Amino acid sequence: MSDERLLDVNELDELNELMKARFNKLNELKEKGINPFGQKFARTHHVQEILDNAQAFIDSGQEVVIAGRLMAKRGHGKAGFANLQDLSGQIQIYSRLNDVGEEAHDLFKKADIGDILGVKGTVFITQKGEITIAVKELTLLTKSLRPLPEKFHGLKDVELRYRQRYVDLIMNPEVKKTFILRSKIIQAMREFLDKQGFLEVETPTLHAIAGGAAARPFITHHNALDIDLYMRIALELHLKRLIVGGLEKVYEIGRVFRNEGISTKHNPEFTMMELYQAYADYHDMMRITEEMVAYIAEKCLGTTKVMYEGTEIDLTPPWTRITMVDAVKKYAGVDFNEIKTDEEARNIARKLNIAVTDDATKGSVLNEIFEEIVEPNLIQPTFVMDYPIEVSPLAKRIEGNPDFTYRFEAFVVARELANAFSELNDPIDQRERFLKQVEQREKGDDEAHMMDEDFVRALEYGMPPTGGLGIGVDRLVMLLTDSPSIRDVILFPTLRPREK
RNA sequence: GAGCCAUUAGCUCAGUCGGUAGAGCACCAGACUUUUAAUCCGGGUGUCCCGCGUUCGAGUCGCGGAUGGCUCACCA
Repeated sequence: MSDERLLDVNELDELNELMKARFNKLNELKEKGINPFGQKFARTHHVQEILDNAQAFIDSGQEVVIAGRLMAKRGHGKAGFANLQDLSGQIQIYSRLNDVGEEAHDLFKKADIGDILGVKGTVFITQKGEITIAVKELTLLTKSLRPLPEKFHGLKDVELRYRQRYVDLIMNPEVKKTFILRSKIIQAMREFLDKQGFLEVETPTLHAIAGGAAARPFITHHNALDIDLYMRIALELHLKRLIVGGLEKVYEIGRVFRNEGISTKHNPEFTMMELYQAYADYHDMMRITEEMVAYIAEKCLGTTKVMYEGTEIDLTPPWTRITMVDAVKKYAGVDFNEIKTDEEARNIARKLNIAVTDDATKGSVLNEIFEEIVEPNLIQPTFVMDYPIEVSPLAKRIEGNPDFTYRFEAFVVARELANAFSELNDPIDQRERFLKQVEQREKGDDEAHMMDEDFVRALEYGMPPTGGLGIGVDRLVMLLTDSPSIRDVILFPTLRPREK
């Protein structure tokens, strides 16, 4: 497929001088019969293996073959040093005319920063003490036509870092580290769940009814069926159908989509882990949450004490457990056990300078006060239990206290990390709650749930008592990689497209 | 959606009071056979984000717009 034509550099008016120079070199290479976009290359080692075992390589005089991107070059006429970077790290190479011959040394001298090279050679240590590969053979594997950012400062421009993540990954080792860690975190999560006997499943991303969360969905269209479909906003309702079907312990790690604002904590598409366990309740979900997070931290970081933005967070189980009513009593000084009417609740909220609507109920006011006053205090991992029914349309009511549900959210550094409950399995109650949501929807709340008749039907066949849990994977990764923005843990965060 | 801030060479950044654009890296030419932000010597490569306005004159001042960042709102 290689194109042997030479490019006329004069036709490349729109290119800057740096790129013109590289196109010229590309032409020179083609004229010499060197393919600037080479073939498969058999490596014997990664850079880090050589760095870790340098003395053994030196003693044995063993030849090594590595490949990577040229990141820096220091020429000395008839010799020269360069740094080559592969996935594992960077190593210095040394090309000496007498050792490699004129042709290879010429290739070395003409090589640009950014070119991808294959190197065969032996390991030695320079006078300055740096582990180095003495080049015996040099192969150009890929000519780079665009100049890389400056070697010392790297790529700083945040917008360019997100738009051209490939450059970010080349230039900023900590970015590479973060995304490798992200992969390990998800791997550890799977490992934990698989060990516990959970079955990993895949459910549809295209939904006829977007349910399982309060969020505005994206709408798309299927041409052959000529119907609009929603991109899923949660995994919940399909996974619970599988519990009805008898799969007992299921989980899914998958992308969900919410058509809402973008911030340091929100990306329109993000990754959720949801699991459901038959015959379990929300206490079991708390144990799974704290044990899973601790397992992942231990596995990926070697500790359950992590630093986040300068604060040490201790993820060691058990985590603090407190009911929402007790938390509000503790931090806001208001005892909702003593409050009898909605009006009384609204007046207290207003006294605390929290805006509530005239039809706000006691439960929704409690939730407002919690979010405003309590949440910012929840730095160390905390389970907040027993949410009001108004804000929990899919959770089971507490026996003997029907205004509240067996639901908790886990908070770490004042952010919601997990949301879980003993699942509502009463189809009659579920239908009523959907109807209440539909009412809200008709009043203009386009984040309220839609009626999902098929889900109610599934419950009518009978769903065992079930515990369910959802964890925002991106937020977990932020916590464990000390990343201040969700964009730092998403390879290609959503940005407005640019003209150029 | 609102407020604040940013946008100058490929990259990282200076740019004074409004006087016609600069550094380092990178790049081009030369020297250099153990350097490492290599060094020495010569060379500045530009739609100052875009548009309109003020002005004799705008990178700089004003207005409008674009993109991004942060904060807030929204997001149970």
